[in-house]
Amino acid sequence: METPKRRRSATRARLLEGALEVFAERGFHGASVEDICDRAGFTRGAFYSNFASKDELVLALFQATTDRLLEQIAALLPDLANQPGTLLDAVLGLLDEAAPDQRQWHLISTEFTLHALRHPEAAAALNLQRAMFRDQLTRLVEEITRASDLQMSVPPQQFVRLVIAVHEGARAQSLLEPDLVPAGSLEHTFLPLVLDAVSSRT
Amino acid sequence: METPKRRRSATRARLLEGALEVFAERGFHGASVEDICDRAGFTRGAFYSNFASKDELVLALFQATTDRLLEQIAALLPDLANQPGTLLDAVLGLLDEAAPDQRQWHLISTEFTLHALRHPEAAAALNLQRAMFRDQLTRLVEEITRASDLQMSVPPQQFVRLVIAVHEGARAQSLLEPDLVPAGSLEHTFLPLVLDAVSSRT
DNA sequence: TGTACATCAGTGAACGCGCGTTCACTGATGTAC
DNA sequence: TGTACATCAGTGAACGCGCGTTCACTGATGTAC
Repeated sequence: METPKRRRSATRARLLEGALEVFAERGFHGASVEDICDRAGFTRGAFYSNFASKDELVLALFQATTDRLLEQIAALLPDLANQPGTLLDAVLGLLDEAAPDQRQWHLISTEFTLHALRHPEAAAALNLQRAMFRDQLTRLVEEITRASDLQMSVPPQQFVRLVIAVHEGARAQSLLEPDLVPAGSLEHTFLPLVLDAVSSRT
Repeated sequence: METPKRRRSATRARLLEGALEVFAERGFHGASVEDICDRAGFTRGAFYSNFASKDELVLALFQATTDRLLEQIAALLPDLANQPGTLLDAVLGLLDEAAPDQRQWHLISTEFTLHALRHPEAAAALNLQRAMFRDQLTRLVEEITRASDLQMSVPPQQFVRLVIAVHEGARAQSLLEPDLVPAGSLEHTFLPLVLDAVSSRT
């Protein structure tokens, strides 16, 4: 059943996939439309038959990547919430598993963050995505604390913000010096201490 | 005494200054050589009389900015180490005061970090700079812990890495949502807990 | 002190390449009879 | 089932602009006599 509409959306998907790879390799500005089309196996004409401009592609790519990330989180949530193990294992596991390729995701999301810091419309979209992401993490934290009769002395949202900050900051260090900072090492060394300090059994 | 050499280095300095501003506004790729020259009040010819290429400028800019940052730290160190106040006040104060314009510094250093993640030579230079930066912070931590008879259960370098990770991760959040995350709030909420957990009086 | 010459920092016009975007087209697929 | 026509996703050549880089030059400053 290769209806034209299906083919068309398949083309869009392949272009987005190619864009993701090429952007990760060379950055938004470093990647040419031709690079992306080559990667996807199309000509530039096909590109402009599917996207109005390179800018529109960037937005579409961000949306698509974000949607997939949120889907993946939603799929992981129930498992993690019910599995045995500590709160932090669940939260950190989610952060790792939601984005399988840490390097690629770091490059893309960091570059989009820089873009957002210069363009308010982009910032609005990014903040919305990050808020949904945080909400999911917060929900996970709340479920697990409730299930294990824990009480936290700071708002869960605040704690989630910290975990994200540490995770993103540590990820940059791990990617720059993989040998000196194994992925996850900073999180696993220090976050248990924080959790311990802010939580108490009821 | 306007000797030619002085004039020349003044021209270089003004071009670097202009580049810093324009890069912060539009990013490395988004900023044209002409933008930079306009900002500095020169023509493009002057630019190529002082720099071999745009790439060389980026490196020179990074070096100059790094040098200034390290100088500023060196100047602050003695004061902070001797002033009354907690260890964390000193460390966080250093991070804030070393780079007066947090937004500009964040944009520049983050973009250079992305660049480094794609180009090993740039990564080497960046890692060297970051190592010197961490060493200064570590020295500060060691001096203060010694002066106040504190003992830490983790290596000071590791603790410094955490502080930097939190600081950089939190800074991104503060710049994206200044109202929701006041600058320094995450650091000041959580880092004291960590310090408390890893240190003990002797 | 004044003149002739040398140096060279900075000018600004010109070059040319890469890249985003356009557009007339083709040929495969779907529809009408 | 076969034929004629319509649609339209994707092609690929062409356009033109922006930008990095070059280069012949100018005029201010420094040096020699």
